[in-house]
Amino acid sequence: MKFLIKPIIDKYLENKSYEYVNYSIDYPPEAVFGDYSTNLAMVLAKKIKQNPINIAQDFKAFCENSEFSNKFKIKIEKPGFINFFLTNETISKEFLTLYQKKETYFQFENMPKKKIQIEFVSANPTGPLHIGHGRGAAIGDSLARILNFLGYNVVREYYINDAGYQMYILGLSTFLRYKELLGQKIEFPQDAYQGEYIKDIARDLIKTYQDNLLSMDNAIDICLDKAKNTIMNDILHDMENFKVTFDVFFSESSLFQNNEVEHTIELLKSKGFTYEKDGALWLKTTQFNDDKDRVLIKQDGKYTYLSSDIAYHKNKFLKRGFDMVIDIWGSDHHGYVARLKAALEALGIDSQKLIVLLVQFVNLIQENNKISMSTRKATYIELKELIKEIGTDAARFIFVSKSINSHLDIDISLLKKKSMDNPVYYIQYAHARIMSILEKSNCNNELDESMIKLLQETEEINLIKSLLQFKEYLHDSAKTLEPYLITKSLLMISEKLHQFYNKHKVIGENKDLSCARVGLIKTVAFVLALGLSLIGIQAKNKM
RNA sequence: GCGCCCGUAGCUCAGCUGGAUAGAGCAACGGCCUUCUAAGCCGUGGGCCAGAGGUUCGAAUCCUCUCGGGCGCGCCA
Repeated sequence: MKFLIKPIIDKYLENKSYEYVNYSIDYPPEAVFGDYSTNLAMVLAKKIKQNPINIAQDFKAFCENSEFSNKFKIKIEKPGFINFFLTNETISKEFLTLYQKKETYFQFENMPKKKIQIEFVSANPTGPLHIGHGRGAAIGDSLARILNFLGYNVVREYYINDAGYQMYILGLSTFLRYKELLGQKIEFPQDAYQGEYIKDIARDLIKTYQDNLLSMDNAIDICLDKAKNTIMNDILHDMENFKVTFDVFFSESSLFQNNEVEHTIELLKSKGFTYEKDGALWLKTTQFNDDKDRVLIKQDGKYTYLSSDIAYHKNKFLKRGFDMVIDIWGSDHHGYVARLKAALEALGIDSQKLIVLLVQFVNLIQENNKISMSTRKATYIELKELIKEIGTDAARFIFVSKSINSHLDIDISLLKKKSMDNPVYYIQYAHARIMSILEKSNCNNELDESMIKLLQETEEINLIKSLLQFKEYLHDSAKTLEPYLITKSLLMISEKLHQFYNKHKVIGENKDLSCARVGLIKTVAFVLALGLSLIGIQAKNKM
């Protein structure tokens, strides 16, 4: 309920006609310091060269003479912290609002109309998804759910890199395995796809075509199509099991078919941002903050990957009119951000509308050694396997509960052994506990102000506070694009619920109190289910 | 060599627009089920916040350097 605190501080600053002051409102480290605290006095002290304690006292007096005086109490601490203690009345009132408004309590008052695209996973259809992709998938999907809930118009997109050399290699790899299985001698190149799944696809091809492909001119194309479709289906199947969906699958090759790549390059040319050198066409990205200029058309006349990517992002912004585009990439692509943004600027598109989230790699721990995931070195674990071992909920929770900047280490053998220790069960258990109590209770009265006033125990107040804080975490999560804040809040709510449960009975002799408590835990269950749904995890009724 | 991310408890991670004795989960140890789910609750131990300087009333947080790890630095995608 920071929004209860902020107005009074701003009013104070306005009253004193101080210019912009960069103060913060935080949760104090311990409950004895109150519900909220601000460093206002200490920040001001520097600015106006006064003792922070004096400023704090002045602020306190100002509050006590304002219409806010009954909402919270203020205490001043050592260096100059101003601590706010919400009164139980304030908390009850706020809780009643939450109870009545349900999800709209957590949404913005003015629903944003912004059109946001989130592009994520976008793994090349050249092999199965591994747990690195799983991290990007869980984060992208959760962000989409969160922003969608807050009222943004969100489109989830998967970009299929189905053009270019990699695809040719995929087709070739498949064709070679096909020949091999038919008893021919082949040389399998090192940069071909080594995985067993290629052989499976080749086997399917033999079922369909017998040995007829050997004499066909377009054999590699047929192999490529088959491989691409098979792998894409496998990826989709994994995503479905991981509860990740997409609205749009955008094909890179369609950009070539529609001449969008060509037109984009022409546009850049006409704007004068290109030049020819060494038989190639270059884009002057250095004019827009890049280290060096980049090639658009190679000596051999083919477009670079950057060219189609510029066309793709031009399509996002100019053709489809997204107000904001969030690309979720692996951190290995970070060097690519500057050139793409530069290209957008060259096209006259505000590059700030493009937000690239770089998700750090997932490292595997095997026998106490870190191994980075690589498809080539075959040091990866398929997402399928992780889901099979610990389930979608536990797997998603691991990915979503960490900041995207953290270098995540996963020891799969440890995970298997201790999968029941996953904190997701702590939350789901809290929900299941509530549902079990609700089955036994027969109170269906709606909460009103007088009933809420019965909830005065420390554990009840703490539980209510944690529910109200969910709003802050949710909004911070959307603002910072960090879904882990949701998990953090849900864990706190669950903790408060378990503490309450262990100390107090919901169903008891006092009918009114029982009903009030039923209303309370119903609301807890509602918020837990809402929060879990925002990270794509099931709320369980029984465990 | 240059750039990005990171180094916090035995393990996995929060805290990093500078603030109050550095947090959580797991692991370890000790308690709590004749009463709504013990996948829970209560308690204990555990840290030169990689290291060294600096700025500041105040640094895990900001600056510089060093060490260690991951990833980039293609007319690959």
